[in-house]
Amino acid sequence: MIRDTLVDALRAALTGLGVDPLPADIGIERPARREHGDWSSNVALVSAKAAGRNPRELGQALVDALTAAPPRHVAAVELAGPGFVNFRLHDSWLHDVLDDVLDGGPDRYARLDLGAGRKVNLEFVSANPTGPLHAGHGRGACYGDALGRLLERVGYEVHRETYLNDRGVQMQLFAASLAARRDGTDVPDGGYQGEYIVEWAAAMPDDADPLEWGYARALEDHRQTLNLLGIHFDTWFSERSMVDSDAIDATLADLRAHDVVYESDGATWLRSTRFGDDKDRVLIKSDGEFTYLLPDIAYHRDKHARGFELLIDVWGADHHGYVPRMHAALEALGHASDALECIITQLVNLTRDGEPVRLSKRAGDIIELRDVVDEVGPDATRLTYLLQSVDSTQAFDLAVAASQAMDNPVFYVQMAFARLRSIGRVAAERGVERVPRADVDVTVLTHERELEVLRSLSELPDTVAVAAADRAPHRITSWVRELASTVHGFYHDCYVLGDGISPELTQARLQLVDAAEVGLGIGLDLLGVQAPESM
RNA sequence: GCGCUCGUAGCUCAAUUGGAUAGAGCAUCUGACUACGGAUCAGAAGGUUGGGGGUUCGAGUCCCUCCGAGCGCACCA
Repeated sequence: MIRDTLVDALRAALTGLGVDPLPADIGIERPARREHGDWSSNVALVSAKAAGRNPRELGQALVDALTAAPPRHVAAVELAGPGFVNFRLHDSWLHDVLDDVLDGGPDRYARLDLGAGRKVNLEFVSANPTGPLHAGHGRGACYGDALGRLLERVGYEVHRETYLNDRGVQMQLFAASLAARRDGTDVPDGGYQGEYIVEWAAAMPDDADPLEWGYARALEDHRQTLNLLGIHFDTWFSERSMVDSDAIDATLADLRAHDVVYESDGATWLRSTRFGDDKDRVLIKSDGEFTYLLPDIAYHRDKHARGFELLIDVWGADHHGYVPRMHAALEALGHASDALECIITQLVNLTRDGEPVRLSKRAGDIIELRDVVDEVGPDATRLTYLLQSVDSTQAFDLAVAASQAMDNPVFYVQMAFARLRSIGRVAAERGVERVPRADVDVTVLTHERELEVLRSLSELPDTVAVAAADRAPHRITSWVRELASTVHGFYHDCYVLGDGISPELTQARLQLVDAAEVGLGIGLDLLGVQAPESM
């Protein structure tokens, strides 16, 4: 690829200039501004000091060397600013990109092998089975699934998993709340006040065990709602199963064997401060019950035992304080600290026409995720959740997401794909015969609109790599919007069919349409958003 | 009080991880359809990147310090 060509040329030029040692990384990137060329390197700036030379002097020497023997596709090499080496390329490099995209196709273009088949356990959603999924869960759900798609694309083996906290105090309160509503008595202190409890209790048979019936009812909601979004888990992991299998006792014994457990005030403690936590944590309360922590440690210990090298947990903002103790516990068991990654998704401020809606399961007044999906549709739900980094609070307006207007990016993006498909349909209807790709001359693609599409397509592999490494699916969203923009521009200014378009140009543009479909299809698939034939 | 995540155009957000003159969308204003879907396209305007210091060739990005927001700080989960 062009990147390797340019890096190799720079390395050779540096060696020729006697720069030693060479920098570990020869930086090459797309300049933000087109005037700075197609590709740019800061290597002269980075290595000047070590080489004992002036950056601009070293940069000029590189420019001279590269100009004397220009690498493939390079039209000009220029020195700019404090010492950047800028490459201006012939359009032919983008015609190569077109070939790369079509050679690779949806399956292989922008498919990388950064993961080398490492087994990753990706845990997300993990909502308590004490009520329906709410809109806040949607962010973690869509984020987690998209992250899984990204990691798969870059060569990890991804196992999607969710944890069911199906025993303990909250389940008891949930059951008692259902029973109280059924029997017409008061909901217990700390119980669940939500309207859904009333509805569910009304549907509950008189002879049903409220805990088991309620558990099944909540699970059914979770499965159905996630199905609507096209999200599926390989494993629904039950906390109860660990009690049944003695995994919790085994974990406690393991922790004791690592000498990180002690008794105090009648309780059993984990010495998590030894591993960076700010205080020690209770594992078993003085009344003999587990805290939430011990089963969770057992759960993560189980994941490692199942052969996963990397554990990724996606948690809501209200759990961020929990991260240090989980890391501490796994380190106490002898696992590397980087074998667990906890990703915190910040809150979603759900609004409808600007009016805020509180999300509080305990208080009751919740917006169910199911209702969000019903109102705005699965694609708009997913894309809206994936518009921005999970590091910052999200504003999600239902009215905007549901609208079929220009401020809703999902329509803009899907429309671009539908337009590409419609070109193919119309071409077929008009009896345009496709010439085999090998016989099409794509060098006639020189219109700026055409080149923009190709330039955007050329950025997909790097975008995928960065998005995966940063666990940042929103970068894919940004790229998809960018490509869609170039597609609309192309569509507007470059007719594929019609009077005045030569047969040769039609054929070349049909190749471009194919390539844009491939790229847009890959991007949308990574987000879990449909690529529609028509709208 | 301590910790985590943030603070970028009127609004919602980006910014190739330290690169060049901080970019998009929406909203506003001005334009563009006899052809593949105008649900589109082009242009204009909009900024002391919360304030102040520091590090260096170079800072929205890293360090320090204030200010502000959200979320945590249980023998709850």
